[in-house]
Amino acid sequence: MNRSKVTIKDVALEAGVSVATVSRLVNGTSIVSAATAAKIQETIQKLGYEPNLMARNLRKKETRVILIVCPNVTNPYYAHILAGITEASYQQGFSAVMYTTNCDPERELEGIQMLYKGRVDGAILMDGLRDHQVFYNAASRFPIVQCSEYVDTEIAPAVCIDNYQASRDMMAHLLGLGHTKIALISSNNDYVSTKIRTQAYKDSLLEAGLPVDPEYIKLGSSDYSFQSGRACALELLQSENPPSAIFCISDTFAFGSIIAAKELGITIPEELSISGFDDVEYTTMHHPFITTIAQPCYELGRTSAQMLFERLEKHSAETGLVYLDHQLVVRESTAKKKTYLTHQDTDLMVNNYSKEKK
Amino acid sequence: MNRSKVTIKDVALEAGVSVATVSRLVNGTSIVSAATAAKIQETIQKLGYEPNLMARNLRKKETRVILIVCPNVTNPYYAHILAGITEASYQQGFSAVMYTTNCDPERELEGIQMLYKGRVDGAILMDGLRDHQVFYNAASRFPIVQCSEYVDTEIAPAVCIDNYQASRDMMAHLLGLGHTKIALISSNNDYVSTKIRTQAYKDSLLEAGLPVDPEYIKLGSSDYSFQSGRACALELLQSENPPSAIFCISDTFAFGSIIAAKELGITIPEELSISGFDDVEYTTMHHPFITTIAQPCYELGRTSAQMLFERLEKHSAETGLVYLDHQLVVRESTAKKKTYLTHQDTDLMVNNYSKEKK
DNA sequence: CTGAAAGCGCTAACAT
DNA sequence: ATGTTAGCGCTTTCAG
Repeated sequence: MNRSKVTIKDVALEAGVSVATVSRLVNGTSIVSAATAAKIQETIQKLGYEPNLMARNLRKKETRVILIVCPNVTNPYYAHILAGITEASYQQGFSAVMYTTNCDPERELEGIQMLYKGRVDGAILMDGLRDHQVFYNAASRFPIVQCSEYVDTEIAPAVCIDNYQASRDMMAHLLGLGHTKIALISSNNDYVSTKIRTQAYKDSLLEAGLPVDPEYIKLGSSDYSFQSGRACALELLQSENPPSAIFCISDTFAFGSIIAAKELGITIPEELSISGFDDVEYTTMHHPFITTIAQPCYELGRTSAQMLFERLEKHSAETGLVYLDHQLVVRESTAKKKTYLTHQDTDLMVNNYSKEKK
Repeated sequence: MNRSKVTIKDVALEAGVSVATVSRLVNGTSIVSAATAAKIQETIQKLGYEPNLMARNLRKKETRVILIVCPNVTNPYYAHILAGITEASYQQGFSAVMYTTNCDPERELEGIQMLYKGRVDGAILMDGLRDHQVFYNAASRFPIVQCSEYVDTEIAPAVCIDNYQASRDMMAHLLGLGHTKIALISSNNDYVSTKIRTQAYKDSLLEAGLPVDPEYIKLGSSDYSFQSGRACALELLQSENPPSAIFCISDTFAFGSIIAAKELGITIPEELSISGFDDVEYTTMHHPFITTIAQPCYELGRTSAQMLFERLEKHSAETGLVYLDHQLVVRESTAKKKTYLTHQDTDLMVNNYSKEKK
């Protein structure tokens, strides 16, 4: 294994020109006479010369590499964003180094260090750093764009969907279907998206004159595990006063809920409506297909990358929130609230009715 | 945004020592007196010094970065391998740059170039390069390990499961259940794994004295799409002489087949057995849970990375195939061939019986 | 249009 | 134990 050897000097020597000329040709920095250009090209081919990027980077103080910090790759949501980022990077002639953090603050820090060590020119953060100071320090010195999650949008831009409006849309759909007993399966992580979706759920209920019942709010695992969604739904469905609809802040929770309902012999959507969030691929792999909010993951990734390149190359310094369009996708897991009523239902509707009229 | 500035020189000046001493302390290359060490540490803290990796890399001619070349990240199979690689890299103090190729030869080449350009020390290939010459050139000069797919295992090691044995195991399971009409849903890609699984299917049939019927072999899309699996199954199931079992070389094909069977009112596993391959997470998200071959994806990734580090740090040059254990996971999608028979079945069994006895 | 030469920030002899 | 110095391979003034 004889590692890369031929340098610009070798080419210059062989072609009978100076290294400067070779450099100029390779980089297109300034014009080179046709004759020498040809000779240099030829020797580059002959010798199999490839410029050493480390040397170039050191000299130019730029790497053309970006850093991607993300919680994990196995979550399809992140995987699709990643795909968008790598595609945009490829097109822009950048490479991407990946740091998966599992939301561990120590790893988040270690990832961010790449910026200080000069290994990358900028970063895309899909992980809302636990240690905010780390974020503030880094974002004030280096080009950073936040994707999906964010710490602060004033100091570095963030690209995501309008989680509040999306959640309101879904709740409007559920409410419009006549549901009044709508439960929420949220998460015990501290993502801004989680907080916003939860808030929108509450606001929607309140605006509709419905009570926010703490019994109707369950918290799944921080990584949105399918099993924790199932457990939450089981609790909800086996309670004294089960909901007729469940608003899940993640598709995986919706999945778990569907399984739970099946186990309990509850039919969907006839007896129970369930909605998801994100629209990852497996929402349409089995019936009932899940009603959900579609996020443009790939575009989220692409846009984040493009904004970072903008910052890098044009020294743009715009900050703030950039919303990409979401979409309410109505499929098979939600339907009109059943019209034949149990005694319990009747009682509650009377209660709610009076509230709505207040 | 004032990019990283403070250099080793600044630290040396401030601490009143030479750059060499600072370097020695930072790298632990040789011993430094407690007193000066303390003073240097202090100024490093004060100035917020971080060694510039580009300069270090240039000087040491090593980057401590590895390259990951993979077809795409959104496929959970690759995503899990990736997770294993990044974890091992983190532990070894390496970074990983990612190149997704979508199996495009041009991109495969561009990814490999990183080796020649000195941006990375070695590479893990999860994409069996279309242009074999590119592989041979690169593998003869740089440390490379192949994961899952491979071009040649003599020139660079490969880590994967024993696809032949795994497929034989699955076929033995199906055959043991009494199935004689076993179809195959393979893929039209040119992966070695595909070829090997297909061969094992044929060998198993032949050894059992069963014919290899070309009508029973369908080719799904190269990227194992769910929909193409469904289409293949539909063809198989609606034919004159439908199979009683389908051996799918991918879980997604098995998925599509289950959907197809449901659409046709065929019950699983009573009327039809279906087996998958890989054991990606969604094999147990819906009933029937899929009988499949579990691949240790995460371990595949970890092991590949470790082998690469071995090559990098200990200059080991072992090649050859490294098999990790697979597992036949019997779940709900396969069962004994039904015992009540149609006329057609009876006819065929007689035929097969005579063959088996030959 | 081309060449000479000065570094980019760091490590590793080679001295002391 | 510490300092001096020579590059790593490249880009980029500055001259010509």
